[in-house]
Amino acid sequence: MKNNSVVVIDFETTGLSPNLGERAIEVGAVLINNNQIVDRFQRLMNPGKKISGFIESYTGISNKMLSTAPSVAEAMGELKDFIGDHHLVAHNASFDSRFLDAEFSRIKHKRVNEFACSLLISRRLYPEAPNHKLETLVRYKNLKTDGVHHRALADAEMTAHLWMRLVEDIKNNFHFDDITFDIVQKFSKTPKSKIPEVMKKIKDQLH
DNA sequence: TGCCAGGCCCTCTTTAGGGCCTT
Repeated sequence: MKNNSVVVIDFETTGLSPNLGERAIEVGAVLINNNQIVDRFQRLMNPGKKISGFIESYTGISNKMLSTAPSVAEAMGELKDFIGDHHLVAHNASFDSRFLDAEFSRIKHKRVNEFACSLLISRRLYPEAPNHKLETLVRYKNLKTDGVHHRALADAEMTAHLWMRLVEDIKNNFHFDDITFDIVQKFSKTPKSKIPEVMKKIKDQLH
């Protein structure tokens, strides 16, 4: 894959919607370059409010752990530096991009990075999978995992391995010599029924 | 007071509804 450095990102949060006042409590991110994970970033962050029992048991992150964690603003500043101007990837990117943008706006920063979504790609590429949860896809494709789920860095790493497989499978299934982030992103936004014709058109334009 | 995510995607669709995915 050309221009292939991407940052895969995953948030743990107090809930589902930043519009309802939910906050980030942990972020994990990995940098992929040349089909390898070459850097990792992980921060817990204090959201300034108690998290629910559901979130404590879902993530394994406790109120005690967060009480001594740095502020969200501090962690997001470091995340901004880690992300740089890389393209971004997340599993259900609409979720992570909402929290990223909401927390960035609190530190007066605006994201310019493009997002690609491994969920949208998986639904197009693996319609036969039992479902398209991250955990299921990792098992379905026999991807590398340390068995930890719902922690930010572990989920970001699993998403990274899924991303690398997705890129490889698009490349092989549609007979590309090489493939770019833009092509994968286009794939993720193309209606299923139009994928063959759109991919053919992209290939024709490359020659 | 009472409400409360949001985007994608399929279908018994488009004057809509409901399941999937993320925490």
